[in-house]
Amino acid sequence: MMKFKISNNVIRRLPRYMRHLNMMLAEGVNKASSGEIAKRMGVTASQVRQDLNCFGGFGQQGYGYNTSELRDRLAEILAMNENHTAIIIGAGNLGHALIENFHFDDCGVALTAAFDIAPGLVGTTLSGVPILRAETLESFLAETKIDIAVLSLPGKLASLTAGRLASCGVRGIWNFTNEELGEIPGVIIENVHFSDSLLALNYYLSEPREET
Amino acid sequence: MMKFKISNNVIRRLPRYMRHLNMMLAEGVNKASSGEIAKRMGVTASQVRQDLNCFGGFGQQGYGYNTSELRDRLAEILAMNENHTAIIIGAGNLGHALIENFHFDDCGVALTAAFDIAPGLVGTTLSGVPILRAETLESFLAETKIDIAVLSLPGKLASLTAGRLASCGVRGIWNFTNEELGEIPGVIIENVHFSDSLLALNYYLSEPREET
DNA sequence: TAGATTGTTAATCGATTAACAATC
DNA sequence: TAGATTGTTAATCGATTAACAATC
Repeated sequence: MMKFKISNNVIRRLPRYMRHLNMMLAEGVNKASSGEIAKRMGVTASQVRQDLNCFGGFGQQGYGYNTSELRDRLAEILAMNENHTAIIIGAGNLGHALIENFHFDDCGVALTAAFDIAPGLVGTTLSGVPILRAETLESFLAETKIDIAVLSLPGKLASLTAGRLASCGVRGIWNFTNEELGEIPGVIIENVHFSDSLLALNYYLSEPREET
Repeated sequence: MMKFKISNNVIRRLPRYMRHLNMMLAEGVNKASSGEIAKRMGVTASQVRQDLNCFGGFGQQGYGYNTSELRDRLAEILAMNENHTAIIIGAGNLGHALIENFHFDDCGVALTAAFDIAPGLVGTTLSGVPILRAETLESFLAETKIDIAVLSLPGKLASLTAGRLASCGVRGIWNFTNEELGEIPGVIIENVHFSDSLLALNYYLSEPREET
């Protein structure tokens, strides 16, 4: 279907386009020219057009892009209509926060269940999401097709758990631990390393170190 | 002090070098050649040397780098020794999770306080961090030099709060909301957009779309 | 010394920006 | 039609990789 490989840089920009298109829709802006999008995002119009044209000509020469159509196209590209399913491994503070505050459905992902070992948690329900016994993970995955597992458990368990998940057919791991998960064949790993982000901020705060 | 501008790409790789050097130290590996680091990280030795040489010659020809010395140098570059201070704005689920589970001190940052509006929370202490009344934010900042504010509050309050913080001298904002904060002069904004990350994972899961 | 690995320059590769013909 | 803006090619810029002399 696709003519060439899309670079990671482009992919990482797509959700941001989404965000701005949604903002424009909320403002009632029905036309989105590359120039207008670029101005709002602080990038060049050229880049916007190049990025979008990786996926086909969504625009109309002389007019621009239709805001809601472009938004829908991006949603499709980002697989938001593919009904991916997810489970959370580890319903501690962070897992808890993700269940209650993060809108998986806004990304087109259905959060199906969470797993934990704490007896006080297992059997309860958070925002409609059942918390199941960690020991039942394999049997659950045998019955239910799950695309994404969210790792929000202690780092020491991350690698082991990733392996268990992969062998049960989970294809994507959203890793919130600070662990480096090695490559797992057939599994896409997306890391959210808080500390990497904070350290980058830390670095930029210590600038400017330019000569005086 | 610094000869030229370091590219963002390089900066974003530094925390990962850190992580691997710490792993090597934990394994008792005292010598870290660019080749060894590269192999562990799945990058080229050339890139490792180029990255490190942005900051000076830390290595010894014919030997390599001393693991712990290199780690210490990176820590310094990432401003981990500058005693940056941070506060958390919003002690809900996510703020809570950050206070209890994220080790600010591992990044060389001191988490000083959290702010919230919930009467049940204000006045309590979480993992030694006092939760203060949001209304006292300005007076607190007038008395205490704070470098970083963590935004873990409802998105609708993000922009407004960012402005308040900036006008009180906060120089860095670690934004966990899904909001697009515009540029604020003199303030570094580091975004942790969960949904951008999940959507990228979603995209890669829907691949391969190559022609058949 | 010989071997190894850095620091650094040169070559390649890829990503961004600019330009403009196509066309709505 | 005239004006505007895309889609796309070409030019530029920057980042990565390769090569190798310096040197421990």
